[in-house]
Amino acid sequence: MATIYEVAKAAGVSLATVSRVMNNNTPVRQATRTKVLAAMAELGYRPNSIAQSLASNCSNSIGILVSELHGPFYGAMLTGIEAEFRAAGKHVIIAAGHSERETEQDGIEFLKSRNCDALILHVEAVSDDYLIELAQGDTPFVLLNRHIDALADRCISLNNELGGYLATQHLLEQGHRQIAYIAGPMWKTDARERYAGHQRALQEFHCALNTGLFFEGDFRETGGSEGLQSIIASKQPFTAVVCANDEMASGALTTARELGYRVPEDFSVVGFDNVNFAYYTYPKLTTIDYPISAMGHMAARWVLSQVYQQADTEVQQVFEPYLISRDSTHLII
Amino acid sequence: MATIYEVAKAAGVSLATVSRVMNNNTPVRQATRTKVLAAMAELGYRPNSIAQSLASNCSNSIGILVSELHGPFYGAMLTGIEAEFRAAGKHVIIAAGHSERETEQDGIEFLKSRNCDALILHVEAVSDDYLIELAQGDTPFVLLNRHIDALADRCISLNNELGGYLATQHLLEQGHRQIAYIAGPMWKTDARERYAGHQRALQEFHCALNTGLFFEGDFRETGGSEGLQSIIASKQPFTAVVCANDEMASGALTTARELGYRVPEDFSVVGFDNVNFAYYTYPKLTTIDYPISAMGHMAARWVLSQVYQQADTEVQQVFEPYLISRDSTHLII
DNA sequence: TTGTACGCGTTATCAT
DNA sequence: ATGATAACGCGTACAA
Repeated sequence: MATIYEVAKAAGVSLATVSRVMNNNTPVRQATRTKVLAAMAELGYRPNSIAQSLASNCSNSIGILVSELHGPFYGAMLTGIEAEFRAAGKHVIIAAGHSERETEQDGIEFLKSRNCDALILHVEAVSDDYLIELAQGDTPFVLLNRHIDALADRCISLNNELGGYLATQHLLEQGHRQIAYIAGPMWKTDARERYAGHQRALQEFHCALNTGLFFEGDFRETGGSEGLQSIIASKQPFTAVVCANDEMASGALTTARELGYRVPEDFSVVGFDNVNFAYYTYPKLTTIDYPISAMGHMAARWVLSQVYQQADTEVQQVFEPYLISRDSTHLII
Repeated sequence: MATIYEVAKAAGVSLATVSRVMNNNTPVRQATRTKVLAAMAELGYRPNSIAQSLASNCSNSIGILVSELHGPFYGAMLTGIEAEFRAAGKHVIIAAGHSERETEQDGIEFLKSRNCDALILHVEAVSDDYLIELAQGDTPFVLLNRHIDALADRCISLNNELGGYLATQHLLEQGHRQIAYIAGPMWKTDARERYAGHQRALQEFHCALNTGLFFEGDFRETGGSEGLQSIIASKQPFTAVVCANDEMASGALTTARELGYRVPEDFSVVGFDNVNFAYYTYPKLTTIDYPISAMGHMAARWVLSQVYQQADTEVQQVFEPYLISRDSTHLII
């Protein structure tokens, strides 16, 4: 690969001049610029961005850490982020944290060691204190889907409690009073918040919480299947099931059918996230919209404005979810 | 951030020695090693991997280019790749090509300029010639889901033609003779190959191809919906629909239901890929298994063995798909 | 407007 | 076993 030095020699100028036409920050005579450009083209020169990073201490790349690379949720998030940065000429380095503390920390260290100019983190297992300490360092970062008071200005999050509230409120307004709940892993903040919203709605309607109708799932289809089976096995009557995300709702729908139940005639089901496939389940899933793609865009804009002084856009930090009513929920007679 | 130089000073040794204990490739006296390690710990030293890359011309990072970051297909692929590399201590830089020639080429250039030791490419829009030329360069790469004769040894692909054949053969064996086909974008190789397999099965069963029952979709849910509507509008009788992937099959199932058709009683539907949600559609989707995660693993192993001389595993280059029969297809009476 | 020279944080090749 | 010292490819004062 040709270096800047060879280009300089071919163009009959110095290294510095070549560097200048590349970054065009310093005036260069038109004639010289043309010569250099020609030499670059001829040699098929491509700047070595590693060397650029080392010299300039700016890599034009942003590190992203998510829990998983697959799944409808993270996929939409990554796409939102990548689209925004590509348009700005920045690039993206991605690592997976797998919801494990050590893996998440490793990932962050790796991203920092790659000279990322900023980090976008969707971390679940790492402690608040760790992140507060991380904020002392000199790599700026935003937190996605997590709220920490001490770091409020770098958090972009959804009001999960409200979402949980809306889901259950919808059922209560439809006349349901015996409502089962399939939660996410309760060590995860968003799982707890969504459940808290569920409880608030129940209280507001003076409806007692039946802990026999509670199941802690894993945010995956299998969790929804197991949850529904467990709830049915408990013999407690229920007319609706709230699932803490759409994957579990999908699993619950499938298992309900296998067991001979009809949704929503026998019981209603509501999900959370409004991922792509929620429109294609049978019946179409009533769910809570999580504007994850928009939030990815927003995180990227935060970086663009705070770190690169680009982007004039206002950064919205807390997003409000809303209910999408489809066919899996039903008025109770 | 502490540098190797400060560590050296703190430990009372030279740079070179510090470097040696880090890479432990040259013998270092135990006492010295301990001193250096202590100094590193005390200063919270983290090597700057950008500088390491520049000096060693090896970044321990692999560039991945996929068409999209979302969707069940790419997600599974990325996860397979990332898992393999993480276990080997390598890291991954990901870019999206969006199935557009220019974006794909940009992505490749970016990845090369980041000093990636190797590339894993899932490219659809760039030409064979471009890739053959790229192979002259000094960044090794594997091609995923693409076969080019001149680059056969760096291709890891699925026998798409066979998959297309199996899908249609299954229907023919069930007695279907009027079979509609919703294809992917026909400029994509895998879409064409799958369709070719469909045609071969038809021929083998002496069943005429009815081009009125053909629709070119977009590999997304909407394509399946539009395809089914178009086929129904054509007024041609049919008893089965082959969809070139599961997303389109899912769209077709939903639209069928909306229009009052029952699957598989009124007509059968078969998909392709066996993505995660194919088990959770209603009815459960008969489909062709695409071992995409395994192929991601394999691509990673190719890199590990060819580029890093690690991994003793045999590299399997062509994968064979097989049929997974579920509830969306039906014997014809 | 252009060139010189130094620095970025490592690795690697020599000596010692 | 360890220590100087030259790369690696580029950015950038500073000087001209």
